[in-house]
Amino acid sequence: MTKLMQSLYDILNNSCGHLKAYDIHKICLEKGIKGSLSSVYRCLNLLVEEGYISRIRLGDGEDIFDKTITPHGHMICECCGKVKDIEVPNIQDHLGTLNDGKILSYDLKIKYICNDCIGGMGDDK
Amino acid sequence: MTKLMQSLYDILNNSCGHLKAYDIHKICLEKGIKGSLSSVYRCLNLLVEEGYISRIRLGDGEDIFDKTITPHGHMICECCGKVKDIEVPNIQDHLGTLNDGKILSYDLKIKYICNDCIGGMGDDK
DNA sequence: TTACATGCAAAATGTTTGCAAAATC
DNA sequence: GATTTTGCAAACATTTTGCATGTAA
Repeated sequence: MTKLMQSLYDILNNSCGHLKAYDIHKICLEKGIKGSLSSVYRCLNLLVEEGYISRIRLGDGEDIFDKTITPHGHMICECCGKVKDIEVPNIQDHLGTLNDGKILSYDLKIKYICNDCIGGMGDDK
Repeated sequence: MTKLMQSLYDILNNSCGHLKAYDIHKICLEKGIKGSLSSVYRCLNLLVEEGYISRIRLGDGEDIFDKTITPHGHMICECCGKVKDIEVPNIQDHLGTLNDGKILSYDLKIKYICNDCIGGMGDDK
C-alpha cells in the first residue's frame, strides 16, 4: 500500500463513499497531496484488485469508486446525480432459487428522482 | 423508421436479444445490408430514444442493445460472456417500500458462471 | 429539388499504458 | 544502488459528431 494508495483510500472512506476518479483526484490536489490523474487511476485499480474498495459502472459517464465492498444496490438520482446505497434484503433469497450456475456478485441499480429534487424543483443537475 | 433502423430492429429481434453494436453491424454486413458502424450507432440510438429497444451498460466493455424494453435483470456469465434475462418478481415489492423519491427504472445485474461453463470447463471466453 | 439518411474521418470521452524521472528502501 | 512509484504524454476502446455526399420522395 503506497502513500498515494493510502491517501486515496482515506479520502474515499472519509467521503460519502461514492466518488469518481476525477473527484478523488481533485480532493487530492486540494489537500496538497500530489498525484496525477493517471496515478490516481492506477492506485484506485490496485485498491480494487486487493479488495479494499469497489468500482461501479453507473451507466452514463464515469465509473464511481465505492468504499463499500459487500454487494449492495445503488440508487442514482437522475436529477442531481447523487448515489445512495441500498440494502437489498430479498435478493439473496431470490438468487438462491436460481439453479443455473454459480453467483459471483450482483448489483441492483435503481434510477430515481430523490425527494430533494422533487421538493426543491428547479435546481437541475 | 428508416430502412437501416428497421433492419437493425429486425436483427436484434431475431437474435438472442442481446447484441453489441459491433455484432449488429457485423450481422448487417453478412446479410448484405450496408451501413457503417457509426450509422448503426446512430440508428440504434434512435431506436432507443423512440422506445423500441433498450441499451444496457454491462460494465466491462461495450454496451449491449436489448430487444426487451421492460425493466428486468441480467445475468452475465463471467466465463463465456453470455447474457440472460431474468425475472425479478420481488424487486417491485421491495421498491414499493422505499419512501424516498420516485423510481424511474431499475436493473439488476448478476455476475455468475453459467452451468455450461462449469460443466464444460476449459472453453474459456 | 428538397429533405433526410448515410459514410467517412475526426473528435470526444473515460481510462490505461510505456517509459523516463523521481522517490523510497 | 536497486526497486518501487510516479508523471507525462501517447495509446486505447467505445461512442458521437460534422460535414459532404448520396438517395429517395
